[in-house]
Amino acid sequence: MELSSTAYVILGMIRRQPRSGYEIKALVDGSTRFFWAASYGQIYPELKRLSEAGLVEGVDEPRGERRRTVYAITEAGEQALRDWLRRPPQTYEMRDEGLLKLFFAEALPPREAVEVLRSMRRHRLADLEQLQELEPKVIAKDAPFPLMVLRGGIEFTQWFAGWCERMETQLLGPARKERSS
Amino acid sequence: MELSSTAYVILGMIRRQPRSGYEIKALVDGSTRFFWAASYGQIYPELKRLSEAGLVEGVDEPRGERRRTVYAITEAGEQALRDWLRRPPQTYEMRDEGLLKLFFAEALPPREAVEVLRSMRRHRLADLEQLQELEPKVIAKDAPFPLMVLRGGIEFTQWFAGWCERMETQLLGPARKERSS
DNA sequence: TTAGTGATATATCGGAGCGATATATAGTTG
DNA sequence: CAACTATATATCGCTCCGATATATCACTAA
Repeated sequence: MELSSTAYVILGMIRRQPRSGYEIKALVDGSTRFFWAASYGQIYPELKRLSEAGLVEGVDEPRGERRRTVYAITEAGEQALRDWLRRPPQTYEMRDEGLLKLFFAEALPPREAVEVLRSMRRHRLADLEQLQELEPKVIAKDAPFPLMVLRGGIEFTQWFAGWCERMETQLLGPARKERSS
Repeated sequence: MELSSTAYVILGMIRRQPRSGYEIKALVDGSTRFFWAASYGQIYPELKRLSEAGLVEGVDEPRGERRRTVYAITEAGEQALRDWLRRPPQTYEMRDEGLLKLFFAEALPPREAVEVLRSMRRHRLADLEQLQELEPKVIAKDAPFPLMVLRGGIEFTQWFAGWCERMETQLLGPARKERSS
């Protein structure tokens, strides 16, 4: 039976304790979102499929009048999660509109081309702040692998911002060709 | 009029010379694919839209019996491309199944968790080879911005592979907790 | 007290993106 | 000349994502 990676995100997120779809979404948004996002439109249907396949088990736990189903992982689900973890990762994708603009920046006058890099760096630095704010929370959870991934993300973001800065100066340097001081 | 980033990929790719949809796809696959992919299912319909909007102009240039339309950018198209380049980039996304598996690697015995990092590193090194093979071609084209982006990609991939290696040794080190030498 | 705001909870829709495939013709090579 | 690869266009199904709809609940400010 073929499951999407998003299915395994769900299995991984409920491995420690049962959770509702809403909670899973919140967890994803606060952690894996930087390298694997998931929307409600994926999570809720996927929970149903996983339930039918016997990999999770839903229990109604309404809060007051509001219905609510929390899903727990089953033995088969844990097995499926481990099997997936053992298979070599396949998907690696990146979509970066900044790099795309930089790629075509020849169509702009040099001074404006630098602006693309500045925007990219600003974005990375904003991202960096978000990641750094997460760090104490992840440390508190005592989750070594999420912390490793987070610190990797921080290091990468710093590298990226630094690269943008270096490319900015590289562009500004030889730009003296036109209108030298 | 709202255009997708993929529309601007097309405009950028035909800026220097008119090209067919097939040629555009080939160019994308050999360059921007690493940070912005595009399929035939996007390119051909988008070319029609761009043509209706007057940003490109299609001319029939059959080769023998096989029909073929090459598209050239118009003045309006060049303007639209420059306007887009001047707007700050929005989209930045990443999907990395390896990081996702590493995030949940607690569910595996430590020795197998290291395997995730090894797979990731192998993938990055294979990618690195591909990128390095592109470099002489891009140098020959004398395209400074594509070359900058490519070298950035190479540097990033090297950083990523190095990070994987460092994390592997980090995992192997304190693993002596269980069954010490 | 009640109106408003924000969090919890589930569900669905449209659009974009992507891989795969279908259909042809053209050129190349064993 | 048969088989294979490259050129060229088109489409289908699937996943994914953002946005939105619908409720209920908790809290708070007028």
